[in-house]
Amino acid sequence: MADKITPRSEDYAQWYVDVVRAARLADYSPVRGSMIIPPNGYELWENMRDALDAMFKATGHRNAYFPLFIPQSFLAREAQHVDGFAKECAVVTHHRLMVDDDGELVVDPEAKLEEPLVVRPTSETIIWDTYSKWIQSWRDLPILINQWANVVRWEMRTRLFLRTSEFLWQEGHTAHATEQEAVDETLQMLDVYATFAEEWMAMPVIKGVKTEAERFAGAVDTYCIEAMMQDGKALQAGTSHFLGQNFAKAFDCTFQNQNGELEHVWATSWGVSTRLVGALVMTHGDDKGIVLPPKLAPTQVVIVPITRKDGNEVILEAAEKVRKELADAGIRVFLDDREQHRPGWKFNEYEVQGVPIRLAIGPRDIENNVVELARRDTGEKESVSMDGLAASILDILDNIQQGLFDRAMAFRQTHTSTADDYESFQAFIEEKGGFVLMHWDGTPETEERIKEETKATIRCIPLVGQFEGTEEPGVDPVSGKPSKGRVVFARSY
RNA sequence: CGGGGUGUAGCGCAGCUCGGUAGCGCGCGUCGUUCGGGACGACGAGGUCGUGGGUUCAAAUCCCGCCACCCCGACCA
Repeated sequence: MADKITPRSEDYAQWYVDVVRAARLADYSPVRGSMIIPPNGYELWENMRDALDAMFKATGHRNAYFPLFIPQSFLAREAQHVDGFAKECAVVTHHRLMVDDDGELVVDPEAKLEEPLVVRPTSETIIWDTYSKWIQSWRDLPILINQWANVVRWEMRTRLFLRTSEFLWQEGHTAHATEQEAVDETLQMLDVYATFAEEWMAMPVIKGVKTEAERFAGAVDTYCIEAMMQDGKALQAGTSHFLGQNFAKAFDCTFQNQNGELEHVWATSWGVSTRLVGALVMTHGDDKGIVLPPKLAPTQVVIVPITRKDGNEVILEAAEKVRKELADAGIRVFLDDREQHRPGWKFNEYEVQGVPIRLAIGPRDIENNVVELARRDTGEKESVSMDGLAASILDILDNIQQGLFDRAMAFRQTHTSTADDYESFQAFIEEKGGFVLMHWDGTPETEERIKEETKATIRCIPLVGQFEGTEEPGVDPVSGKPSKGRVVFARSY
């Protein structure tokens, strides 16, 4: 890595990797496509996890844990599911190594497993195998379970956080007695995700339904939240699937209803992953580094004492007093009193890391009973009175949180276009980027043609009320066929 | 899996065309001066040059094979 952070260049992908590594959110691992998440990145993920977990619990869900290894035969039970995941599975075939005649450590051919084990790419199969044992009666329903886990998908192409071969996520798996209840659950969790994205990450998202081509393997309907990154590309930030009775049928999961009849259980699953960390970087980052929304920032305020040859005790005392006051007010604050780095170095360091507020306290400030406050989001600096400092800072943190959301929303709005003919659609996609709202005839053929010709895909069919008039019927300009409404096209990650 | 690129000190790289036994910046250690926007000086530690073979008196450098990783596509949270 360069000793100084590379400013944002024309190459957005390179900027992304540079800031992620410079902020020490993640780094490459020795294993292809996987990453190491050092404390900076992990603490950010922990904060996301805790906020989401509280929201899951508030909606009646409980956490549980299912095995990492899935018998290969389980994966084969649901036809579409196999199709979707077979090509990207890591498979365990042996249980022992040995030293061969040449002194090399090799897989012991004698230790071959009866049945290969798949490292979970997602847990529907093992969970539905379990649910089939847990559920007999309507009284056993609903089951509302979430799992925090790691999964492995052996993707062709990987990117830090956005698509790593191993990633951390949560996957909710619920079982219901009725179709309506399962659909309601699917939509409820979509709302939870959207709320989290917007209120915690300050990242505006579009709620919508995936087309058949983009649907989760084994789902009846896949709902999603779609965000826009600063290069105008879309990022799928979370999904909530209505699984119908597909998995219940594949795993023979039935219950007796109140009339004594045997029915298959209705299912949902929903998940978000460490991809959200990447989304956060790409939504708010700038030339100096990453920018963290205060609600999720592991450190919300950093205090940098401006020390000198002498008189440091006074400064450090004042800094500690401020630190304590802020900590007592519930603010996550860090006093960086390390002597090995000078103030200028620290200023830069915390800008790269995206700490929302930096306070500098030096002799001049103490004389005037103020601190110098610098905002990461705007770069503005001002002197703030030591009196009532915690209250002032809580205000500013709120202001930053809201400001980041507003800025991201404004960006999305200026990068959302409406196209009525294919030529202008292509021009928008090619030149301006971002989201393009256009009529679509509902066929996979048209979607595929547009994808091949423009690399843009349908990110989602937006739920009503998010864009004006998207639900009004019209004509698909590509095929000339009738359209039920406008859908969101974009190039995506 | 196709196309491109790179493997040399902890990190980022030069050296390879034209073979002579390894260098720069950052970081790291010690000491001193510094400290309100990425300090400076002196001294110092640190390398199987990805890997296997070949050519040669001599290979980081030339030749052949292999491996790994990164980037661009196809596939995907």
